[in-house]
Amino acid sequence: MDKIIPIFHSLSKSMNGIHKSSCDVISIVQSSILYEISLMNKPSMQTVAEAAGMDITTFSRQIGTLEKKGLVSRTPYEGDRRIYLLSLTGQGNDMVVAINGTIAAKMENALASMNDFERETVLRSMHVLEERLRGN
Amino acid sequence: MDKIIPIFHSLSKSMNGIHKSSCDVISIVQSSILYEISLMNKPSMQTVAEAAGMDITTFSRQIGTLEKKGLVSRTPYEGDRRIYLLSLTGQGNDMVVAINGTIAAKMENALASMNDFERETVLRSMHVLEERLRGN
DNA sequence: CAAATTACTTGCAGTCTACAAATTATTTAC
DNA sequence: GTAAATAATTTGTAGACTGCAAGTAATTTG
Repeated sequence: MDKIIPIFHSLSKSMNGIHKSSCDVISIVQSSILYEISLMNKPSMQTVAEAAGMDITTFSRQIGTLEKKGLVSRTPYEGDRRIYLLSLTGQGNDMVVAINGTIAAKMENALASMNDFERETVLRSMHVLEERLRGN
Repeated sequence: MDKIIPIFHSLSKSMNGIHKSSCDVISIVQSSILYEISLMNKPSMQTVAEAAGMDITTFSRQIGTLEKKGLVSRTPYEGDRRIYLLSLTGQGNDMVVAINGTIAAKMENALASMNDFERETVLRSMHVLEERLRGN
């Protein structure tokens, strides 16, 4: 299938657009960081930086910004004082919930014009594809 | 379905990663600009900027950079001298072909472990979804 | 033909990025 | 047990990306 390229570019652009337009006050990158933290239990900086596919030095500054905005908190890890554990503040969690809600609404809106079978097929396909692509 | 959020974030991240790792010497943004130009016939700056979802001022500078790299050329439009028509140079076209080839290979690699039916289903689903999402 | 509009560029200022080097804490080796 | 190596994070620096406001030049409108 040669049509994969237009589909790839268009889908990628649309999803990026949805993500961006679902973020009011923070950037897509910051939203991704908050989301990754929300998936984990008190992760270290390194862990999240790697999950977010971001250089640790860039990540360190982003966490500084997010901390200043009151969305993330850094706690020294007692077992090893080089390490900081990250968690979302209440406000940070609210933001993740809000952004995800907006994204979900937009996706559901796009799926709304499909019949049940088609919608299930598309969702299952996205899931299968996502699994195959995860980790490049 | 509540699982749409993890699928959305993971898929979005994977596709971005594939795009980025398929670009050696230019950025994702520049690759997207080249790709949009490749779809069109001598488009104006405005046209491509809008297609790429990018502010015209940022776009103007990116075109300057791409022109310096010898990937894009700007031709004054005779019918209206405010307008510049954009086109890919041979080198620019080669770059689009190379990037798209790498992306396609990575996608095909991910689809390779599926049977024919599943692969067709996934491709058709991506296409359907892309259509529904296009234009937000 | 003067005023408004359009297509594009430039000034500026803020954000994002990553490499190199620094800092602080921990582990390893003798 | 301490000096050297390693690890987690931060800071210096410098370049790329972004968009608003203001500028320039060409065209359209009244």
